[in-house]
Formats: sequence, C-alpha cells, structure tokens
Amino acid sequence: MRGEKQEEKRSSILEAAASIFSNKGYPNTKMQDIAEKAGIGKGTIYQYFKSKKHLFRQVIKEGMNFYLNGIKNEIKGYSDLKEILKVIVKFSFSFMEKHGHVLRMIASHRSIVDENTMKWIYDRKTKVISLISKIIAENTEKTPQNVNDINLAAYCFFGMMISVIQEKVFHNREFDIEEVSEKIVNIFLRGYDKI
Amino acid sequence: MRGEKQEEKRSSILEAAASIFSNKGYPNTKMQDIAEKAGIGKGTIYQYFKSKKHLFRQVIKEGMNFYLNGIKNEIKGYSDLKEILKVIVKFSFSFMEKHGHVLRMIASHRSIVDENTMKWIYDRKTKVISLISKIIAENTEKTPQNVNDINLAAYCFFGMMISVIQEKVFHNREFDIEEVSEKIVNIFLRGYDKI
Amino acid sequence: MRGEKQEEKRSSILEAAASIFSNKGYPNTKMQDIAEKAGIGKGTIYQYFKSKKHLFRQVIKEGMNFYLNGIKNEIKGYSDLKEILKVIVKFSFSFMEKHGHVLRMIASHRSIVDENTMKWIYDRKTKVISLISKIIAENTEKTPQNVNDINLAAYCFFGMMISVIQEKVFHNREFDIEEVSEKIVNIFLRGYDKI
Amino acid sequence: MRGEKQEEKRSSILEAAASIFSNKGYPNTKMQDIAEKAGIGKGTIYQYFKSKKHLFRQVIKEGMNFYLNGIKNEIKGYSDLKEILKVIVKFSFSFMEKHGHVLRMIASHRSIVDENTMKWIYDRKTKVISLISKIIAENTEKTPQNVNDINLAAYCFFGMMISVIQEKVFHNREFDIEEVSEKIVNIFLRGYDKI
DNA sequence: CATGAATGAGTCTTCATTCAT
DNA sequence: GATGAATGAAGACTCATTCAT
Repeated sequence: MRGEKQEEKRSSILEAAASIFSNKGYPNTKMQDIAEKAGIGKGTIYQYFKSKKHLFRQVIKEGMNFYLNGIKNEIKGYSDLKEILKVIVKFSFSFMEKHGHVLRMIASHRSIVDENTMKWIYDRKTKVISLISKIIAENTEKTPQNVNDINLAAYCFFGMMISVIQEKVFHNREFDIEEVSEKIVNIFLRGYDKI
Repeated sequence: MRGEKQEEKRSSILEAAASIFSNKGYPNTKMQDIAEKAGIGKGTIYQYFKSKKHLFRQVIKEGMNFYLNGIKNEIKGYSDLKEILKVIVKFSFSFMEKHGHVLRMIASHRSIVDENTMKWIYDRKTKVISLISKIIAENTEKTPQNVNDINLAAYCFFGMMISVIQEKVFHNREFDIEEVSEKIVNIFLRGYDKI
Repeated sequence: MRGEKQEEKRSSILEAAASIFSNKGYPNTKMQDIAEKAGIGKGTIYQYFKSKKHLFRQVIKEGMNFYLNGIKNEIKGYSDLKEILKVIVKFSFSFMEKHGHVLRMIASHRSIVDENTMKWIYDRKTKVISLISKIIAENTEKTPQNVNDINLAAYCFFGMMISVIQEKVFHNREFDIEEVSEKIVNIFLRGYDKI
Repeated sequence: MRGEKQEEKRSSILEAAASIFSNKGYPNTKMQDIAEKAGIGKGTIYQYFKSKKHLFRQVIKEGMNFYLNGIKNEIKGYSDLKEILKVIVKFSFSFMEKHGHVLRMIASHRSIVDENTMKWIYDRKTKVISLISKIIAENTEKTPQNVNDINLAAYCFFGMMISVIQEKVFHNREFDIEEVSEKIVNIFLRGYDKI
C-alpha cells in the first residue's frame, strides 16, 4: 500500500517547499534546501514530484485549495457582506504570514518560472477572483449588476487587500488585525470619502 | 565628449533590459539577450553597468523616476481629487503596458533577486505610496486625519489599481480606459455599495 | 560509509590537479582539464573542493605535508649532518620530478593567485625552512649560534638546492643524483673554495 | 623621425609594466593598469608592443640586460672573488627591490605565461648563470676545473642569493646588507661549517 | 599618432536531475 | 523505496585586442 507513510512524506516535502519558496522565491530556492528542511534526501523529492517546476505548481495548487477552502469555511454562517469580507481579510492575513509566496504569486501571476506556468497560475487566480465575485454578488442587496462590474470590484478588493497585507506582514510589526480589516472593508464598501 | 552618444547607448541598454526583464522576469533574462536586443556586444553592457543586478536596479530606479515624474506631471492643473486619481490610473495603465515589470516589482517588492535588492525596491515603493498619500491628503476636504489612515488608503488605492491594470494589460484586450478608471476611482472614493 | 571510495576520488582529483598545476601553472590550468585528467565530470570537483583557489591550496598543503613528512622519514637513522643533507637533496629531487609546482611555489611564494594565498604559501615555506634550521642546529658540532644565522644558512641551503634541482629536472637529462647531491652539500658545508 | 619622444613613451610603458608585473605577477596584471600607471591610453601600448606577451618579454629582456650590465659594471676594479661576489649580492638586493618579478621569473623560469615564453626565459637565465660561471672561473686560484662543476657552483650561488634576498625583501624589514652579503658569500666560499 | 569604446572568446561556478547502490 | 554522488548544460563576467574617430 502506498498509504499513510507515503502521504506523510509527500506532505512534509510540500510543506518544506512552500516555506522556502515563500521566503526566497522560486529561483533562489534549491532542491537541496527543500530536502534538508523536509529531513529527507534530495533524490527522494523526485519520487514524489517530477521536477522543481511541478513541485512548485503543486505548492501553488494545494496552497490555493487550502486558501479557497479556508475562505469558504470561514465565511459559513455569516450573511452580511461586510462581515464576510472582513473574515476574508483576516483569514488572508494569517494565510500570508505562513504562505506568503503563494498569495503573492497568485496576485502577480508573473513568469518567475516560465510562460506556461505563468498562464497556469493565472488560471488559479481566476478561481480566487471568481469566488470573491460570487460572494459579492450573492450578498449584495443591489439590483443585479453587470458581471464585469462585479468582477472589477472583486479585482479591486483582492488587490487592495493584498497590498495592505503585504505591507503589514513585510514589516512584521504589531498591528490590530481587527481594526485594519474593518478599515479596508469600509473603504471598499463605503469609499474613502465616507470613512 | 563622452556626452551624447554614450548616453544614447546607455539608454538603449536600459530600454532593452527593461523590456526583457518585464517579459521574462529577472532570473530568466540573460545578459546575452539584452545585448542582442540592444544591438551590441555582451561585454559592452558591463562598460555601463557593473553587473546584472546593478542593471536591474537601474531599470527599476529609472522606471520609478519616470513613473513618479509622469504622475506629477500629469496631475498638474487638476484640483479635484477624483480627477487626479483618474489621471493617475490612466497614466499607470499606459506605463504598465510599456514597463510592466517595474510596476509589478514595486507592487510586490519581493526577493526575486536577493534580500538587499528586495529592501532597496521596498524603499522605492515607499516613494510611490508617499506621493499618493500626499495627493490624497492635500486634495481632500475631510478634516485632517490620522497619517496612518491616509497611508492605509494609499496602499488600498495603489493595490486595487495595480490589480485591475495587471488584469487588463495581461489580457491584452480592448477596453475603455476612461470607463475603467472612472469605476476604480469611484469604488475607492465612494465605495462599491454606492456605485 | 563515506569512507574509502570518496577518499580515493578526492585523491585522484588532487593528483590530477597537482600534475596540471605543476606543468601549466595556476592561471593556465582549467578546471575542465583537471576533471578530464581525473576522469570525472567538471562539477564533481566542486563536491570536494570549494573553488579553484581552494583546490590549489590543498594541492600545496598536501604536497607540503608529503614533502615535510617525506624528509622527516628519510633522515631517520642518520646522525651525520652531511649525510642528512644529502638525503634531503636526493628526496627533493624525486619530489620535484613529481610535484614540481609545489616546491617551486613554496620557493618563490609569489602572488600567482592573490595576495592572501601568497601569504598563506609563505607560511608553508616557513615550515620547510624551520625544519631545515632545526636539522642544522641539532646536527652541528659548532658552538651554539645565533638563531638568525642558522636561519640564513637554511635559506641558503634550500635556495641552492632548489636552484640546482630545478635546472636538472627542467633539462630532464640523465645525471648522477648521488654525485650532484654530494657536491651541493659539500659546497654548503665546506665552501666552494675547498672542494 | 621616430626620435626622442617616441623612445621616452616606450620607456615609460616598459617601466610601468615592470613595476606592475613585479608586484602582481603576469596573469594578474591588466593592460589597463599598465596604461594608467604610464599615464597613457590603453590602445597606445599596442603601438609599441605587439601584445601583452611581447611586452612582458621585453620587460624581462631589458630588465635582464640592466641586471647583467649592472653586475658587469659594479664588479669592475675588483679582483678578489669574495669581493666580487659580495658586490653581486648587494647589487642584486637593490635590483630585487625595484624589479622583483624579473629576478624571480628568471630564477624560477616557469610557465606562468606559456611553454614558449618559459623556454625563452630559461635562455635568459642561462646568460646570468654563464656570467657568474665566468666570474668564478676567472677569479679563482684553484686549478682549472670541470666546466660542469663551475656551472653547478654558479647555480648554487645564484639560488642561495635569490632565496635570501627574496626573504629579506618580502619582509621589507631593516637589515644590514653589508653583513648579510658577507655571510652569504662566506657560506658559498668557505662553507657553513667554517663560519 | 593616440585613444578608449566595443567586442566576444574563454572560464569558473551553480544546481536540477539522474542513477547506481 | 531512499539516497546523495556525479554530472554537464547554462550563464555571468573578465580582459586582451581591435579600430573608428
């Protein structure tokens, strides 16, 4: 059986990879480093992942799934758009602290690897935006709107959120997540002029 | 005179580098490619720039200056915050089309090169945010606010703008800049709920 | 075990390197050449030695140790200074034939690599001179002398020996080692006038 | 006329080259450095010397001539071998201080450049040894000897002299040239045992 | 003649990937 | 399955030499 132990090792590689890709970026990450962090031999990685690129994609993919599922899970039970968005911001904060690179990669979806991977990442990003769009659409009292406008709004929300989170996380400073989330969502929903 | 022709060649290298860094990212860019694009020999680059890293920094630096000066220049004559922000969005659109990497690097300020360069880029970013903060502060009728709040707003505005621009430019699709700018600024100033 | 085979490969690299450095000198020696001579891939060298410079230093270092130990070993059982010096000359002859560069580098201790390595080599040289000084001091019937004088004598002996050996080895001609050694030692001990 | 000014420039290049080759060794010497030290443009060197290698050879050649002529000149008027050898040592000391590389290159005559140059340098060395041999032969009261023995003695004398000089010059320490010269010559003529 | 900007051949070094143990 | 020693393709960078001005 390729059961439990196998799966565990796969996970430990993925985790180590996520952490190092996050901190150093794709090109500065060496397979050696990942192997060391995972406490295994370099060659072993290749028994679970075809190549560095594939490993990277898996990191993004599973990170994404974790992110998407996390959001879906967190917002259960809330029905107020404002509350929901705040929850998303807060969850994204803690996610960024652990898997910074994943979120940043998705946000900028740019060819740090190669053309194909860039497009592939872009597809993942679309999923995030779609989820946010869907959430906005479903929890708004406004009359049905142009799909493009909702999408635009989703991009705006995601962009501003990432921008602020990145800044805070980068600085590694103490700050009140609750307060900042409130402010971000307020700007998004009510506008800077009104707050 | 070491004047004109020298300066021209320096510029052509910078331009070629900006273009290739933009499209392929730092690690995928070969000095050879830049030389070819600039129509010169590999070694010549090293007469003008100490290393690949230095060249990259210059690209960011001069791109940044061009961006900042461009904004300052474009907003002259406007006094309405909304108009000013729209101008910024529109200018950023056209800038991204030409120097995508610069803006993206600044937005994500991440170690695609090395720790030091990351911090260095972060410093450049601060300049952009400062400018936006200043613009917001000076053109708002609201009673004087907490500096941190203005800064937060600047990060939000910059983030949402980049997020949307990136999407549009990436798709390379036709769209109405005027309309999109209007919408972005409206969300920022009046909130999604109100538009 | 990382034992035997590893050590063997390390040795084969060292040997190949010594041979090529000896014949072509440091700057004319290519890592590629060393790899080929050792019958391995270029990259393998870097598993055992950090850089060309480090490899070079190891060649000198291990060559030196071999030389010093060789001398110490050969002179065992002799108590007559003249006999001892002759043994040293003879051993140095055979050593130069195999590891010419090592001895020459030590003799001239000059910056063929860089300032630091030069000083490092100079330190190695001091060891050789010290050994010769010690041998002279211990096996002389003369009344205790000024340390500086003994040192000067050691430099003289080492210099004349290298000078002659180099000439002979360079010519690759047949000659009577026994006879030449005898003559060198005679000049050193009794003076040219007396022989 | 290619007269005076030309000759002056040629000299200044040669002088600059000698100084830098001496201090840094052939491979670490850049044409640029030589040009700068000579206060001229890089390209100008090539109007006087075909290549770096040729320049190097000229440096050795003219250095050698200067050395040989210097010796011949200094020993005029002396007839005692001991006095003559002392004069040679003293002159060599001051020569080494200014043109270290030349003397060292001649002493070790080794392929820091290439096989051909090595042989070429070896030929120069032969001239020095011949001169010393001739001096020894002419100023000795001993009955005519085997040419090879005189040659061997010359190699010994040259080797020990260089060995000591190098050490002293390398240390850049104060020392009594007169005294050291006396000791070296004494060892050579009367033997270490007798002094 | 003098110059120094331009050039590209030539090298060291890294690191993803393979494969024998 | 797991390992890590071996590999070599790939790329940044140097510097002697050329040649247009």
